Amino acid sequence: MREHRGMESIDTELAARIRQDIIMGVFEEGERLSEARLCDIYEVSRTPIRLALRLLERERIIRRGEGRGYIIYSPTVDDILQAVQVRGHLESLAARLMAQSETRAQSLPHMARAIENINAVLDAGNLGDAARREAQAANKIFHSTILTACGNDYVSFTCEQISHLPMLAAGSMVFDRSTSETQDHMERALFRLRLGNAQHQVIFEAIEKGDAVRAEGMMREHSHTMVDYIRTFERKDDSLTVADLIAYSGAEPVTFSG
Amino acid sequence: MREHRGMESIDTELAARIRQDIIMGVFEEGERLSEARLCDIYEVSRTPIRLALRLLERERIIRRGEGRGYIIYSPTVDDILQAVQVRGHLESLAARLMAQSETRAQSLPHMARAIENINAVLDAGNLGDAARREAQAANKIFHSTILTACGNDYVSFTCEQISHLPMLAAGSMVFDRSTSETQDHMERALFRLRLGNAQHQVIFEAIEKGDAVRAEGMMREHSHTMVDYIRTFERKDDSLTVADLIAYSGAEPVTFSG
DNA sequence: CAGCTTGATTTGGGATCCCAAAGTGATATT
DNA sequence: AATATCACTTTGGGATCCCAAATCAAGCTG
Repeated sequence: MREHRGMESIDTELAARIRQDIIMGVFEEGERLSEARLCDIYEVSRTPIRLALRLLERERIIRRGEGRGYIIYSPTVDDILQAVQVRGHLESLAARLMAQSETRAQSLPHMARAIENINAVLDAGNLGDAARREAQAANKIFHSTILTACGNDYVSFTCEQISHLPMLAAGSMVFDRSTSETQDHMERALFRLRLGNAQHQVIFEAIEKGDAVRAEGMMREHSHTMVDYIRTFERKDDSLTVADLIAYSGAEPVTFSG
Repeated sequence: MREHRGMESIDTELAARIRQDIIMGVFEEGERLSEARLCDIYEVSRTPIRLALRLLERERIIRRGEGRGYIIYSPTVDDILQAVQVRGHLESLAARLMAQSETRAQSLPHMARAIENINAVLDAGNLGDAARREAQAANKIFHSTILTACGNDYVSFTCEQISHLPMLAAGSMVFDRSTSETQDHMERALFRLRLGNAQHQVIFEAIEKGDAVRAEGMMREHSHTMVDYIRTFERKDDSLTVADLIAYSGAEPVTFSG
């Protein structure tokens, strides 16, 4: 599997635009998407729209409705849990492979800088929108660096694919954010961020010294932390912290209107 | 993620037909696929053909050529290695999840029967075409049972997706099979099958008694056996044993003309 | 004869057309 | 008034058309 990115399908771009809009909440949750309407919105004909819809269907972002048309998928907490579980498991493989890779040294600086950036946010102590975005971006860099540096293209490709659904969930949850933005939440978010970055540090050191077993084990623990966190939402009627989910999903840091 | 299979996209069917033909070697390795030609062959218009091609592109079975058109991907040994590595890693997750699942009991009989069937082949002692197919089918059942019984739909879906490339490789290698069909090869194939089924037995028992750690660990070892085996082909100029690869890829047992 | 240019043909992307199936609503019948 | 039936509308799947880009080939020029 040589280089793919950059000469992907053209209509992948359209799919990306639609996906982005879905995630950003342009359409209603569970809304029916008719091809004609999408044609109006994106100002293209039905052919490229249909190509894009098939791709989005494979990503589980949209579903086929009963009769005709697609509807936007409404992921359950369990859906997110499953997706994150798979992604985390693959990341532990990536950590092991990168620790065994001989060319890993050149990617280490990116990881180190990501850890530093998160530490800077932690030192500042408060988690405003800017700081949150900063931490998200750094977290994404940390994880995606491992995914690409592991040398197995299937890992990064699959992880990217599987991140779309958590992104959709994060997008639909962002509007509830303000209601749950209490001091208590902020404290807990900071705690999670601190714990997560400590794990980052251990993973970094393990990969640096080529300790594949420790790298994989620690990444697994890091992933379990996230899975356990999401699992709490199956019981409590709490609102998911979007920042974590988005950061974990490895998506680009996007600006939310809310 | 509720039930998907059964109401998939219609043109997924066309994609499956084309994929099957590609794997079966109907087209030349690295051949250019023009849409018009595919229209003639499958007697449909360009629209569904294009939809199918996009899906196959995502499966890495075909690639976009430099200028126009798609070409059939020629996977390297390293490609196969990577795909099998990811699949194996996900299977170890599946084994763990199934061991933790409360409804696992109802799927255990399928696994037990698969192990028995492979043992029957081993007892017979020779590995003719029929016996090989029998072992393949049983192996597929063993693995796919775990994938579906694990309860995480992403695992099975992703594994299925990622199996297409090894299938393509297996298909293109099937023609070399006769040249490498020596007594020595048969001996080794039998040895691998015996080893593999012993691992199956351990995995089965671990899942049965709910020992998630052991189930995952043994599945991991089972997967590493396969990865190590494939890795030998990077050094030696040997020809891959198709039966193992196909069985491991979890594909339907197909009949080869060769 | 080599290299460049230009015209013809292939080919893929997008738009439009046609049709069948499913949804919708109105009307007629009991 | 309730229900069943039928016409009308919506909508998605497939086929065809158009166009632009790219490939190929022949011819022209240095």
